[in-house]
Amino acid sequence: MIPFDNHQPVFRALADPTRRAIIAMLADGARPVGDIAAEFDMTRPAVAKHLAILKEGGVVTTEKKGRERINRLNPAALKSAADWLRYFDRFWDDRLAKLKTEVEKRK
Amino acid sequence: MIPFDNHQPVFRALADPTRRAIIAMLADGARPVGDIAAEFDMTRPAVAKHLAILKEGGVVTTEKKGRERINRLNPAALKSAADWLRYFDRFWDDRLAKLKTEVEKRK
DNA sequence: TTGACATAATACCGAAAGGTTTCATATAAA
DNA sequence: TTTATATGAAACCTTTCGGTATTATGTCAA
Repeated sequence: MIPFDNHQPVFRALADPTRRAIIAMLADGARPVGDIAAEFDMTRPAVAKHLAILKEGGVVTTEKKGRERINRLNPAALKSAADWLRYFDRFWDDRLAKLKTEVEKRK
Repeated sequence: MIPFDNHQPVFRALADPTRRAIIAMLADGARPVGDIAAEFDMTRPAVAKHLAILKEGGVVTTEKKGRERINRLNPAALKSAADWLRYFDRFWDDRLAKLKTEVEKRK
């Protein structure tokens, strides 16, 4: 079974190092945009754009709270990408198993 | 522990749907460039470029065989990306566990 | 109500991505 | 040796990406 690819938004979200850093950052707790931007050598609008892409991938959700927007990590979205990858890990394991069998046969 | 990001080449390789399709294709067996290109609505040089990016990420290796170049999947490279993602799956599980605890306390 | 603050929205820019066409090179086969 | 095949490599084009600066909007606080 070839895994069907509806993962573009997630993998796109993961493709940039700044976005992966934001993901790691939000794992420690939800934060507003300005707060996140303060940790990067980059303007706030730039970070806001990255957050928009993360939202498109479902990796981050935003909750309006007063005049702030709290950005929260949604690890379930990452899980779907991890599942896609795990499929090939299995292949790797299969090959390993085959190799072991080969090696044992030759003994 | 925040996972250190040396994964750019792998995640870049995964960022394009054509490249993910190539990965899935090579899971069924190693193939030369022209053979792969025949399956896509795209010229061979375009596919060759994708393969180059996959090679940069260590996801594909090439073996010269006569006038052909056999492209082979290296699932170990995918494993490193999967590991990065798995870190956040754990977070997800942790949150779930906490939620369960909360819910149980309220009973 | 007025002023400060947190953010959104828009316009713009250079660089990289993804594709094409064309040409060059190496190996196999006649 | 000549010809066909498999690929690599370079030049070029258009769109997207990642960033900036600037302006507009909504909300809290004095």
